[in-house]
Amino acid sequence: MGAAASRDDLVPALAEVFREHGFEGASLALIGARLGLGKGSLYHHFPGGKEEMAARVLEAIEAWFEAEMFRPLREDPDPARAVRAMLAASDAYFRSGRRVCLVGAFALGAVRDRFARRIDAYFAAWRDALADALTRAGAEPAASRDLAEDAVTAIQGALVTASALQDPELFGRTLRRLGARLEAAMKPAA
Amino acid sequence: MGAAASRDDLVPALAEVFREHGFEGASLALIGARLGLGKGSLYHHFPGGKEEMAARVLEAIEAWFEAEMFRPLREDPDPARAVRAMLAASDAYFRSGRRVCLVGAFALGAVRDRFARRIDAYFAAWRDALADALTRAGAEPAASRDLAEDAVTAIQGALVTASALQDPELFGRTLRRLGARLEAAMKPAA
DNA sequence: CCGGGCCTGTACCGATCGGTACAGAGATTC
DNA sequence: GAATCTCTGTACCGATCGGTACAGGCCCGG
Repeated sequence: MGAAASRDDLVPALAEVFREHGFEGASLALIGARLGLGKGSLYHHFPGGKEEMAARVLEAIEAWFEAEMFRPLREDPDPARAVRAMLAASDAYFRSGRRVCLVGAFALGAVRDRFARRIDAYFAAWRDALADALTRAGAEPAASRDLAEDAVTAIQGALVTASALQDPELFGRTLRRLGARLEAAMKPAA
Repeated sequence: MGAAASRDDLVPALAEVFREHGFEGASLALIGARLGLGKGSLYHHFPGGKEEMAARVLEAIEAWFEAEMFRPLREDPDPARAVRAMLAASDAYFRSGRRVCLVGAFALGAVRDRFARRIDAYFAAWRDALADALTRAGAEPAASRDLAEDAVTAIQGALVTASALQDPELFGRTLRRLGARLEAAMKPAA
C-alpha cells in the first residue's frame, strides 16, 4: 500500500511491518511493497540489509520509550504522576492492546539471540526506571523492584493474551488492575 | 540431533522445534534433522505438511493442559488445591521459565490468524477453568473472572520477560506473587 | 519364497528467499 | 551545460523454501 512519504517515516513504517509479520516473516519483497521502495532504495538506506533495518527499528523504539517513559519515571519531580503517565503512554503506544510489542515478539522468537543486548536493555531499562519512580514515591526499594517487574510482566502478558483472544479490552482491564496495585504501593503509609 | 525413537514422540519433538524457532523459522530441513526423518517420512506422517504438523502440536498441547490443569480446576472437589496444583504444573511445564509458550508465541506472530480458533480456545479454556475454581473456592464470580484473566496474563508475560532478560528466576517470582494474590482471593472472608 | 502393505531416502519442482550489480533518473553545483 | 551526487528500479545471483514423485527397503501374512 501507501508509500512512505518522507524518508524519516521509513523506520516507523518498518517497525509496523516487523510488528505484524515478525523478523523472519517480513520479507524484503513485503517490506519494499509496504514502504513503496524497491530493493535498490532499501539497500541504499540500510546497507546492512534486514539486520540493519531491525536494529534501527529497535533503536528507535528504545529511544522513544527512553524519552517518553523512562526518563520521566526517573526524573519527574512528581514520581506518582510519572507512573500514571507511563500507564497512559502504554495504552496509547500499544493502541489499547491492538498493537503488539515488537521487542516482546522478538524475545519469544529465534531472533532473540541476534538482538539479545538490545532486547535485554529495553526491558531492564523499563523495569529499573519504574522501580526508581516507585521508590521515590515512597515505596520500599525491595517492594518497588518487585512491583516494577510485575508491572512490565503484566503489560507484556496482556499484549499476548489480548492478541490471542482478539480482545483488545483485556489490555485496558489489565492496566486498570495494575494501576490500582501501583497506587496502593505509592501511598506513603497503608 | 537425536532421532525420535518412537512414532509417538514425534509430536512432542515437533513442538520443541516450533517453540524454539517459531512456525516460519522451523523449516522442513530443520524439522527433518531434529526428528531424524527425511521429507518422505515427514509427509507420510503429516500429509498436510507444516500446517498439519503445527495443528497436531497445538492439539496435543491443548489436550495436555485440558487433562492436567483445566479439568482439575473445574472438577477437583478441593478447588484451592487445584489452583495450587496449576501453579506447580505451570512451573514444571514451562521449565521454570526456560521454556516458552508455543501458543503465546504463535499469538504474537503472523501465524495467529491461521490457527486463531485453537489459540483462542486454549487461552479461553485456561481463563474460564481457573475462574471456575476460584468461584468454587469462595471468591465472588466477578472477582474470579478478573483474577483468572490476571493470572493467565501474568504467566504469559513472565514467559516473555524471562526470555527477554534471560532470567528464568523471574518466572518463579511471578508465580509466587500470583500465588499470593490467588490465595488471598480464596480466603472465604478477608 | 513371495506379494503387498508401511515407511523411508532422494531427486526434483517452481517459487521465493536475502543480497548484489548496475544503469539511469533527478536534482544540484560549478 | 557538463560533471557530480543521491536515490531509484530492475535484472540477476546462489541458496533455500514447502511440497511432490517415486523407487526401493523393511517386515509382515500367506
